[in-house]
Amino acid sequence: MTTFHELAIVCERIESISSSLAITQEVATFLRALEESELAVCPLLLMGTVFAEWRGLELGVGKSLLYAALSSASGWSARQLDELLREMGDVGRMAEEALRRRAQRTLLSAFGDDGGLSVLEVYDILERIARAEGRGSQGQKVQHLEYLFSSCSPLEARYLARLVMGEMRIGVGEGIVRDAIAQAFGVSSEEVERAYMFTGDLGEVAVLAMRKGSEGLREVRIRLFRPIRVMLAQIAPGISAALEEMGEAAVEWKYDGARVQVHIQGSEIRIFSRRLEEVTHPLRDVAEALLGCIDAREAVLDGEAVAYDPSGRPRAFQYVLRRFRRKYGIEKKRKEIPIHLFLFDCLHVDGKPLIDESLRERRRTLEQIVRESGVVSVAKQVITSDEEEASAVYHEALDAGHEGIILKKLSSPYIPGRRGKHWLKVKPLMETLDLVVVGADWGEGKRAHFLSSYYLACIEDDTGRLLEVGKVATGTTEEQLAEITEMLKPLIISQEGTYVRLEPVKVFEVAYEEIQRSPNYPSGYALRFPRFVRVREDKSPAEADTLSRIEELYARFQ
DNA sequence: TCTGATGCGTC
DNA sequence: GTCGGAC
DNA sequence: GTCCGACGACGCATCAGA
Repeated sequence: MTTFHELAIVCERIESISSSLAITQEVATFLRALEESELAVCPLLLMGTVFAEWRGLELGVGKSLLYAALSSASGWSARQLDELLREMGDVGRMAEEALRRRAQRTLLSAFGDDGGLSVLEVYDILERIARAEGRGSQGQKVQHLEYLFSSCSPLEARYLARLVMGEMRIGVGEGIVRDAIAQAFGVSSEEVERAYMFTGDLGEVAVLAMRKGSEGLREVRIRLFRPIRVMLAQIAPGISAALEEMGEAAVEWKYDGARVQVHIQGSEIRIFSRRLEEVTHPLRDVAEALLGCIDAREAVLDGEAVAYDPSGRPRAFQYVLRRFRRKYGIEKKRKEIPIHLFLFDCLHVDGKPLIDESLRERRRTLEQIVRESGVVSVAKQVITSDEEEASAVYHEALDAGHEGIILKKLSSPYIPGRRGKHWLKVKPLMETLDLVVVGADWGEGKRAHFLSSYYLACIEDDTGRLLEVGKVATGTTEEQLAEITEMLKPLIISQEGTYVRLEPVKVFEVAYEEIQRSPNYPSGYALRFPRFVRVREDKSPAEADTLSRIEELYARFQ
């Protein structure tokens, strides 16, 4: 039996190592020593995930329930915990410190291993937390958590807190675990990876590797109604660079919607999202349409679901979200916001796996089995090596209201879960905005003790008032992060938990992908994918961009 | 019965 | 989704 | 090239508490 304490010890050791090879080695050694039932869950725990995606279980615990549980277990108030979080810069360290400083009370785990939690007990209780629902469920979740924290040593609490928040921060992700499983059980990383594509569960793969080795891993096949991880695209600096990379390419429109994977067998159909959640019911109109237009007994298809207005113009991404995870009012919304499905790949048809076939071959099959309808079509594609021609497709896509293009290598197989150079996306660069910094958040983890997230405002034309348009937190180097923190510190007006209000004197140049309507920000607009470009030392707040400029930019791309 | 906060998925 | 940093 | 972690906005479901 493995105790949670042992897991915590390993995590602490790993956290102190920077070499990924050495980390892999540690993980492999740990995995090898586990019993089978533990092996099914520990690979995920090390990554800070509790449940495999396909299980569809969620903890439903975030910072606020964590505070509630820690309050009971440690005697600290939620407010004190928030201050402690800022001080420690990490939820794990916060929990650890809160327990360390708690009023003395019974602490079983301090007196030997007999009272300590086992890994499986912790997992079991986390599952109960996930399954709690209905009236009083938050109270139950908190009670379970409180029990765990009360039975924990401070070190265990560090990793327990991070685990429930879904962030272990020890440098172990899918890649490391994949290699560690390979190393632990004498199989190749490629074999582990392949089995992982089809099962979506590294715990299951680890058990399989232990019991049956390479042979077992190679037997894993794509299964109908068990979604597989989707292939992703990499950003290319431009069309010419992308074409240079691949020569002749399949150039496809990049639709701004949500990724879906369709599994059909006879009259049965299921639609899955990118994270392998089932979304058949909210998209039942799409499902019905698909049942009528696929000429195959069984098929697994890949595509993008896009929102349209009734006149046939694609709508902003926000509208897809209104359909996507909906449980109520589906009928009403399907009329308001029709969804169109563009299929661009096919991974399995009539018992035949296709992922190892070339894109050219898969596309041919796709075109054969799809009869286009008002709801379903095959994604637009032009095969070319000519920059002008590709550029024409690009502008066509943008004019039609889409995101850009994807260039795909015709000879490439479908590689689930990978973001490789076989698929390259090209999107336009937007003009930047100069915005006033009016607040900031203290960071966590490697950003602890830095002001790392900045609240931005534009200027209301008539009044000169500052109106928030969102936050930016990426695009800075570590060096800039330190400089900016020093620059902003003297401007702090007030502080509450990790939030800091600032005198509005600094201006940041910010890049973004798109301007959205926002129901949340006072300006009525927000930036999609904002990133920091530079500090505008040369600009005073009065010279920052105005609301009317933002309105113009928004209107230009509608 | 309604509203606001929270959690979690999409990008 | 974006980005920077480590390897 | 690949992996990892630290972060962005939005919309829906859920639950607690008024």
